[in-house]
Amino acid sequence: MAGTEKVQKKDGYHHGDLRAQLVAATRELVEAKGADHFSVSEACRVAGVSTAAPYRHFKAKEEMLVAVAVDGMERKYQRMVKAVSDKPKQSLERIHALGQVYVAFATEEPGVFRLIFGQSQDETGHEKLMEMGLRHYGFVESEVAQFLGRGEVDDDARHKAFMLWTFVHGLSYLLIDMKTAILDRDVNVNGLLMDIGRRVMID
Amino acid sequence: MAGTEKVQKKDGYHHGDLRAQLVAATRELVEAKGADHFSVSEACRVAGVSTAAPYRHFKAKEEMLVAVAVDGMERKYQRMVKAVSDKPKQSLERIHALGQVYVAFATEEPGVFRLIFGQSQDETGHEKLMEMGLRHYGFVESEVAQFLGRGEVDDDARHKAFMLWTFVHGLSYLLIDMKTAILDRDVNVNGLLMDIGRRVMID
DNA sequence: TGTACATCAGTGAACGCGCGTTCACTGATGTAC
DNA sequence: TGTACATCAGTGAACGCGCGTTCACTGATGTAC
Repeated sequence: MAGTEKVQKKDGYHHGDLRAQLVAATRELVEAKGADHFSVSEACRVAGVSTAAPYRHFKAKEEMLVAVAVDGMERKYQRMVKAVSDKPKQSLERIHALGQVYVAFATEEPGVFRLIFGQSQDETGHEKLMEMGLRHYGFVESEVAQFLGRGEVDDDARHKAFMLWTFVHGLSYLLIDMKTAILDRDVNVNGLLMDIGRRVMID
Repeated sequence: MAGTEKVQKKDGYHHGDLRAQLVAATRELVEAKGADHFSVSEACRVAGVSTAAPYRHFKAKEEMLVAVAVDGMERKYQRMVKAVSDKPKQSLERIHALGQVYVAFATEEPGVFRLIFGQSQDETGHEKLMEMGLRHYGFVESEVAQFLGRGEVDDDARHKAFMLWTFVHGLSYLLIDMKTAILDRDVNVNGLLMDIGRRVMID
């Protein structure tokens, strides 16, 4: 922190921000071949560093993946909060915007999306991930309750929030799983989100 | 086929049905650790056979997984057809039953479910899988059209079928991904299916 | 029914590979005086 | 400002492992006569 030209220095020892570079490399590889085919060695190759280097920054491989998952969730959450911020209270627009962000994130970063929601083979770092998931979901629930004009999240709000979540989750997976397959005609994502939002939110 | 006591013979050379046994072992392992952590060697251990044996029956590892996926899809399809068979025509019951089978299959065989829908890293055997997927989806579309009293599958039927598919797909993934997490209260699957069926099918 | 032989479906050893992780090390950096 | 030294963040070689696949082989089976 004493020197000034430390940023961007990446040659030789001490390139200043290897951790961030490794996380970036990990994310890149998770996108390219999926979390299950990610290898520490390859991340090192991408970052241009020896295979032992990551172990200064991460206890084990799993921790690198967790870092990418946590980072992804955080960005997703921020996008949801932001998407809603300029929409009028109690409007379907807000609900719609949340769905848009959900699906957009999945299609833009399918690897990270799958990493976040996919089967958890290890337990490490799960408290943090779960806590973030709860925050995520709680946010949607309270948005739904607000739309319904309830003071707090009641059973009906929970029910509706869960239906919405289920729908956007399914749409996300279909879009990234099927690529262009089964659906030769392409999907009108916004139209679907509008329609389902109306059907679920209005009794 | 000449001998009579050939079935169940599994010791020594020629145990008669190694292919089926290997497929069973593959399915078992796919359930236990996920398709991405499946290994030929382990399947051989499970089947009690040398690691070279599978190559009499499958060209490569990928083919073993494809066999399990194809078999899974076939069973799923048969279950859907059967579930609908004794329900009155043009009833929501039929739609409901389809959703039930979809979700039940996912929760009973999450490994195979993920294998079927998950990212396709190889192309081999994809024609068959895709053809089966289309048959699957076409069946749902025609059920929806029938419910709506249409002679053939029109745009509205397609739209509604896709919403239903999306919903059950999302519900399936949520149930198998979250295990018990995020949702401490447990999910009333049937209630959800009924509710969403009504909301989607009735304008 | 008995024998000779082709074919089939396994064996087990070996291969080369990439992996996750550890180790003793070393060069660069920051700090105390 | 200069020097001695502790600490930090890398290196590169090595480890043991399990993997997918191939190979020459061999024992069991089915068939022709």
